Amino acid sequence: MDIDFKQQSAVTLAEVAEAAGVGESTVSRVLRNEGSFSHKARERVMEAVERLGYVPNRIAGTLASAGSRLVAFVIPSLSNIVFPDVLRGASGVLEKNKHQAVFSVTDYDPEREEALVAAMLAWRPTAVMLAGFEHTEGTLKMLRASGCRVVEVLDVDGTALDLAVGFSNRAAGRESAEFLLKRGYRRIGYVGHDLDRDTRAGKRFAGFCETLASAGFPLLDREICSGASSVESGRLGLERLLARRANLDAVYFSNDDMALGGYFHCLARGISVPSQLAIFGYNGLDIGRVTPQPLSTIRTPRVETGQLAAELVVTNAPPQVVDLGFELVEGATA
Amino acid sequence: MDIDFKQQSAVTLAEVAEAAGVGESTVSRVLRNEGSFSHKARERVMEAVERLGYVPNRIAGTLASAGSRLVAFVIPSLSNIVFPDVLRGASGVLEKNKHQAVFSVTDYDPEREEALVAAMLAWRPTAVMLAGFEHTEGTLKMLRASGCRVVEVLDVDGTALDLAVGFSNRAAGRESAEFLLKRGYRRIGYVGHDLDRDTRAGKRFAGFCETLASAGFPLLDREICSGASSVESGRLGLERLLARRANLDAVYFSNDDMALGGYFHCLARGISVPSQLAIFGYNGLDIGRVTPQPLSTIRTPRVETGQLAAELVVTNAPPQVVDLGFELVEGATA
DNA sequence: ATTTTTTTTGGCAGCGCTACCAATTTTGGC
DNA sequence: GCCAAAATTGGTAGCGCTGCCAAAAAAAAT
Repeated sequence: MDIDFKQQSAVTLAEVAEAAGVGESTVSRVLRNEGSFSHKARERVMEAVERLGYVPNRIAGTLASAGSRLVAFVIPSLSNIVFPDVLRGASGVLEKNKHQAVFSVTDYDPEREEALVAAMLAWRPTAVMLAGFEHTEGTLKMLRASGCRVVEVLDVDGTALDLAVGFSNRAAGRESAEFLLKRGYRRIGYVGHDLDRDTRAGKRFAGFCETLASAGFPLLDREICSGASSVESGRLGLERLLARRANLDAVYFSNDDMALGGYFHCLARGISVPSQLAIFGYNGLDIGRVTPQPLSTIRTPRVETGQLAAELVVTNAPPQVVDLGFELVEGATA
Repeated sequence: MDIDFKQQSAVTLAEVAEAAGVGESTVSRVLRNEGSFSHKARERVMEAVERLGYVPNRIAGTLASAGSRLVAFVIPSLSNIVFPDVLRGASGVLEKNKHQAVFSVTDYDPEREEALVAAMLAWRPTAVMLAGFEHTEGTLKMLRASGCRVVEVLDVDGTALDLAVGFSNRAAGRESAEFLLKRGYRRIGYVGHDLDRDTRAGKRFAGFCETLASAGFPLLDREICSGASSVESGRLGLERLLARRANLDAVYFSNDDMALGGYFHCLARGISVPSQLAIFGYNGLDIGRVTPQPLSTIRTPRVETGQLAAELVVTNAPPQVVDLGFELVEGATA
C-alpha cells in the first residue's frame, strides 16, 4: 500500500475568508495588520485562522507584492566557526526584522559561488551576502543586474559592489608582523592553508611578509597545508616546518585553528612557548583565551560583522564600506 | 557590452519568449529540460536567456507548480560547531538535489522554536529539520497539519513525528559512565551547562547518573554553568567544582567544549591528567584529537546525520528512525 | 432628516510561472 | 504520395496572495 507523502492541500486565505464570512481583502489586511478593519472583523478572522490552522503562504504573498524578505548567504565554508559566527550575528537581526536567511556553501570555489549565486537570485532575495571581494566576472555581472542589495563581508581591501562590512586583512597581517618584530623575533616562519582559495588569508600573508621584508627580516620559510584549515593541519604543518628549519623563533599561522595546532605541538614536544618558539594566530577564537597560555592573536568582530551587515540591509542603507577594525590580543604565546 | 539601465531585474519568462520568438511554454520547457522541444528551439531560447541575463523566478515557479525545494532548519544554536556540522552535511546533499536551505536559530527556546517553525512553514518547505524530540504542543500541531516532511535530528530517544536521524544520548551517557567505572574511577563529578534547555545534554546526564548509581558509585557532585556551553565556562566550572570537592578522580563534561576548558584548567594548574583527575567529554571535536593528550570522548556522526537527513528528505523516504550510533574514543584524558 | 466625511469592505486584476490541452508540424510506414 | 503516429509548439487557466478601486456602511456635521 503506498502512502502519499505529498503536501496536504493547505488552508488558503480564501477559505479563511469564507469561514469568517468576510472578504479576502479583509483577511489579508487583518493578518498583515495594515489598512483599516473593524474590531469585529479582526475577531472573526482570527477565530477562523485559529480554527482552520491557517498558515499564510509567503510564496504567494511575495509574488503578489514585492520583496521576499529573504537574505541569501553564499559562504565559503561551515567547517570552522568564522562563518557560523557571521550567520549568528546576522540571524538575530534578520529575525527581529521578519527576514529569513537562506544559505549555501561554496567550499571556497569561485565557480561554485557563481552557480550558487544564480540559484539564490532565483528566490529574488532582498540581499545577497558574500565573503570578500573576489568573485568571478559572471557573479559580479549577475549581482549587478539583479537589483538586489549585495553585502561583501569580512574584508575591506578591495572594491565593493554595494555594501561591505569587515576589516582589513592586509592590515591585520602587517600588525601581526609589527608585533612580532617589536617583541624581538627575527627568524620568522609561516604555516597556512590554501592561500589561493582563501583570498583573505592570502591578504594577511601578503601584509605580513611585506612588513617583515621592509624591516629587513624577511620570512624565512613557510609551510602550506592543502585542504581546509584545521587544528590538525596546523600541528602537522608546524612539525614539518620545524623539521626543515629548527632555528625559527616565531611562527605566524593563517588562523587560530592552525595556531592552536601549532601550540599543542609545542606543548606535546616540550618546546617552550614563547621562549623557544612564539606562536601567533588570527581570529581570536574563544578557545584561545582559555588555553594554559592565552593565544597571541588578532581578534575579529565576526558576530558584529554579521549584525551590522544585516542591519544595513534591513534599513536599506546607502552603499558604503564599513571597517569594523580588529584588536590585537597580546596573549602569552608571543 | 551590456548596457545597464535600471537595477531592477525585471526580465521575465515572457520577455525571453518574445525575444526568442517562441512561446512561453517552450521557454519553460527548455529551461527545466522537461517535456519535448527541438534543438533549434533550445538554441534560440538559450541565446535569449544569455543575452537578456534572465534569471528564473522560483517564487513564481513554486507557486505555479508544487514543492518549493526549500528545506527549513530550525536549530538551537550556531555557537558551537555541532549544528554547523549538521548543516554542512545536509547542505552538500541538498545542493546536489537542487534544494535550498533556509534556517533560523531558536537559542534553545521552545517558544521561539514555535514562532520560527510557523515562519518557516509560510515558505511551504519540502521539509523542516529540528533538533531532538522536545517541542511545544503548538509546534507539533503545526508540523502535523503542514503536511511537509519533518526530520528530527541528533537524538533517537523519544517519539519521532516522521523522520529522525541521530543517536542515543542516553546510551552515550551510559557508555561514558561505564568507561570511567571500568577504568577504576569512583569519585566522579559533572560539569555542564543548562540541562533544561539542552534536553539532549540532559539525557546524557541522566544516562550517566543512572549507570553510576546502579554500579554503587553515584555522582558525587555537579556544577551547572548558566548560559551556553563554552570552553571558558568548562574551565570555570571545573575550578568551582574542585574548590568544593578536591577529591574527585574523574569529571564528566556535557560536551567537548566544556571538557577542553577543564583540561586546560588542569594543564594550567599542574593537575596531572588522568592520574590525578580524569576528563571525559562528548562530541568528538577535531581539536580534541590534537591536544597534547587526546581527549577521551564520544564521537558523534554530525555531518553524516545532516547528510542522511537530507537524503531521506530528497528521496521522500517513508517515516523511520535511523540510529547512526556513536563511537567511544578512549583518548588519553581518562 | 439630510448631506458630508470617514471608515470599512469586497471584487478583481495581476505577480511570473507551470500544467494542461489542443493545434501544428514532422516523421515514418506502406 | 498519403495517412497515421509522434514530436513539437503555443494559448490559457490557474497557483494564493496583495494592491487598487469603488461601493457600502458608519460617523460626523449640518
